Order: sequence, then structure tokens, then C-alpha cells
Amino acid sequence: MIELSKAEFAVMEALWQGHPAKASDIIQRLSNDTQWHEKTIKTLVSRLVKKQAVSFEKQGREYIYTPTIGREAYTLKESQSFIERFFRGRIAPLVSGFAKTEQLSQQDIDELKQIIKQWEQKQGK
Amino acid sequence: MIELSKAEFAVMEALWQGHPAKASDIIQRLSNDTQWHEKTIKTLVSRLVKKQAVSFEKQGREYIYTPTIGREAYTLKESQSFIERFFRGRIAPLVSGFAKTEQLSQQDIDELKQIIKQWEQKQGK
DNA sequence: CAGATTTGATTACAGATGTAATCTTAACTC
DNA sequence: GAGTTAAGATTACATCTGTAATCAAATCTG
Repeated sequence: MIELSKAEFAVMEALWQGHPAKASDIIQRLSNDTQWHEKTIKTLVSRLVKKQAVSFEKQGREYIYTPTIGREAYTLKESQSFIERFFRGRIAPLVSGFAKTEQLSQQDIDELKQIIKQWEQKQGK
Repeated sequence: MIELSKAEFAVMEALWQGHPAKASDIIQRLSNDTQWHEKTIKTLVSRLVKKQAVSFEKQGREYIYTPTIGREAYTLKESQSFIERFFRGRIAPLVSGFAKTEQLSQQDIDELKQIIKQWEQKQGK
């Protein structure tokens, strides 16, 4: 599995926002959320290319970058290993922690119900 | 917030199993799951003390260690920042990812329902 | 008590990470 | 075409992390 550091993940987020994208686009997008120096971002992009989380094509003197993994797939993998490490693979204890500390909104509950309903329909089928 | 590396967290797990505990106890417990050298574990314990995740008292030539944070509290903090970083604070997308990839068991569903029920009771009250 | 042991303290060292600065060179600009 | 830009490549460097080895000293043993 491709492992991303926090900073690298932030760069991926910017790239997932729209791609292919030029380095300048990525820098632009990140300027909203961070104070990172342009050089820093380019370093991170290089590392992502090296890790094969991002591919690129030359276009004149610039490169245009594309993520090789989707956000969904990546966060799913991360979620799995997180849940595994912290809750021995069980998802309920995590949700339970949120519930106990009043961190679930009505919307969260509704969404969870929806997920359960769909799961049950799939089973029933 | 106290930040723990993966290896440090594993040591905390061993300590959470029962405390206060001597270094030799921790080493003993970890020997089941890892191949870590005794020296490695002692280094990790020292780092945990330095981070104030663990406190100790002298007892003869040994120390007896105690965690300063509970497992629940720590994993809750981690869960929050995880959910924040990957799902903008919403918990449902994580559960949804698991559902989509067939990673929810009947037991998970039952537990989630239970959590929802309790949440609703608390609201109603 | 003297030597052996064992504990924690200190030191080591490579790879990952955050955070850039400098170098090279292809591509604009006049 | 010659100089200037600007993009990516390379280098830098401190801190964190994984993984120990070595050191110093308190304590056990005979």
C-alpha cells in the first residue's frame, strides 16, 4: 500500500480537487489552506511521484500531474488500518466513542441509519 | 495533545493491559506480539516518559510505570483527528466506505443500531 | 566487600518527514 | 541569438521514528 505522510496527503487533496493539474495549480489551491512555500510543495509533489501516488506527463517546460489512486480508495485503506490498529477491526467502538462524547449530530445519525438500511437491503436480496 | 508513534502506541497497549507495571512486565507482554529487542522497548518507554504519556516511580533499582492517559481518551482524540483529516469531521463516510466494500458484519450492524438507539434515548429525555 | 548483574541513561544511526534553498537547463523575451 | 526566467532536480538539514548498542551505577551474590 502506498503510504502518505500528512503533508503529502494534503497535496493529494489539492490534486484530487481537479486533475490533471500543473504544479502551479496545486500551489494555488494549497495557498488557501496553508502557508507552504512553493518549493516545499514541489518537494512534496516529487516525493509523491517517487512513491507512485502521482504520475505526470511533460508539457513544454512544465509537467501535468495526475493522481494514480483515488481519494476513496486511499481513505478506505487508511480507515481499515486505523480501525484495525485502534479498535481491533471493529467499527462500532469508534462510533461509540463519538456518541459518548456528544459528537454525533442528528445528520450523522440519519446517515448511519441510511447506511444500515441499505446494508440490510443488500443482505435481504 | 500527546502524539504517539505506532511503536509507542504498541507499548502503551501493553501498559494499558495492566499497571503500574515494571519494564520487565511490558517487555514480557510485548514478546507475544512483537520481536522487539528489550533495549528497543526500553527506549520506547523512555520516550513515552519524556512525552509524559507515562509516569513512573522508583522502586529499588527498577521503575514502575503508569500511563497518564487512558486508552479510551487517547483513541477518541485520535479518532477525532482522523475523521477530521480524512472526512472533514463526518463519521458516516467512513462507515459508508466499509459498507460499500462489504466489511460490515451483522454484529457491527447490531452494535451500530444499539448506539443509535441509545443516542436517541438520550435526545428524547 | 568485590565482582557480577541488571536497570535505566546515554549514544547511535538510518530512513521518513517537514520545510526549504540551490542548481540545471529548457523555454520565453527582446 | 543572448540573457533572463522559471520548472523540475538535487541538495540540505533538523526532527521524529524504529531499532538497538554501550555506558554508568545501584544492587544482588557469594
